[in-house]
Amino acid sequence: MGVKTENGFQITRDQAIPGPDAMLATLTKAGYSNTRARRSVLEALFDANGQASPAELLALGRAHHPALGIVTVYRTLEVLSELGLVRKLHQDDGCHTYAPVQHHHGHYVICERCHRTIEFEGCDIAAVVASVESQTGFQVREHWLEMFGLCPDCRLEHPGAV
Amino acid sequence: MGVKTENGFQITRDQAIPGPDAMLATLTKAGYSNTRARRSVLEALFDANGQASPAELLALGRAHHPALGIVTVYRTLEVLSELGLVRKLHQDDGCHTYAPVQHHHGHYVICERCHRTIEFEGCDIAAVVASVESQTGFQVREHWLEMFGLCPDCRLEHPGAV
DNA sequence: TTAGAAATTGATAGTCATTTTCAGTTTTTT
DNA sequence: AAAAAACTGAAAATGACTATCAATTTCTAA
Repeated sequence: MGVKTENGFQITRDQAIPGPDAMLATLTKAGYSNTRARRSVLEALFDANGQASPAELLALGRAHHPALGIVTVYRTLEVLSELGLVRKLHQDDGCHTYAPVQHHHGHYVICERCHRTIEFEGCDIAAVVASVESQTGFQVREHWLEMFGLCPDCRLEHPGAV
Repeated sequence: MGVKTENGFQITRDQAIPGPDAMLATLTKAGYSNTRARRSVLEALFDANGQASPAELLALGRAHHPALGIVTVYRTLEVLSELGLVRKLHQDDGCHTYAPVQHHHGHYVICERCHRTIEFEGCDIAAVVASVESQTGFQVREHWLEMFGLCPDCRLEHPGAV
């Protein structure tokens, strides 16, 4: 299980980070068939750099199942999204990328250089939400947060960049 | 530029909240031509409900300049974005909407029912950023935050909804 | 294990937001 | 007012994503 650190966040390295098998189990438990195509998409998802576009997942998935088609990639991602196993990330150009879900209330940091993506938890913006509600009169139901910057590797390779 | 009142004073609100005229001034100061097409897009932007899609801006803009074309809407929005006069909002389906910028570090709340959009400021997530940096090792450079909920009017019309 | 039913698949052909191209027009400069 | 520069919009192209449908795979039940 995760270790509580001083700032209260869990370090999850040794925790059960669900892999393709765990996701497949969830999938079949929900009544979906265990198919070669779906398995290849799941594996592709974990072969990727924390997140990948449908086209990238197609390429990665074909290493496991050459007949895989793009339509099935989209359909599998839709099912995984419904089951909360995957989250859709938005890119500036409006295209999407998909990342495996590890934390229920996770958000993502994306490296602007190599696109490595890591989920983080502990997004506490309750105070911000409260001030927005009083500022605007809106009743806020959900929020969308993505962060961009440099991952540790890219910071080393390009010190002072960005 | 600004609304002249009967006694000749400017309404101070016009200074705080830039309208089409102020944006046009910025545009020409930056070296862009003052064209009928651009003026119609600027007016459309303020005729809208806080935010609008390119197609909606085309329709609104044609009220001021019937020959306006969609390509010019896109191009004008691109220029306005570069100048920081407009911000691109992302929708779940990957399409975009544009909102006039009022606050330099503003973010937006969007009504899920009527799509009214209001900018808010005072997003203080420095603490969240700091914890993300220590959790992930990333160096965060920017973030994206959008909130969704019900605007005051829709709360009244549909109490208890959503 | 097997046959039939049910679910899934992928090729093909859309759809739709956004971009590119280009010749003609408007705006700016002189 | 004329020439140069900037801008415009129609039409065509691009590319992500979705709908269709006949063929295949997986599941279920005996």
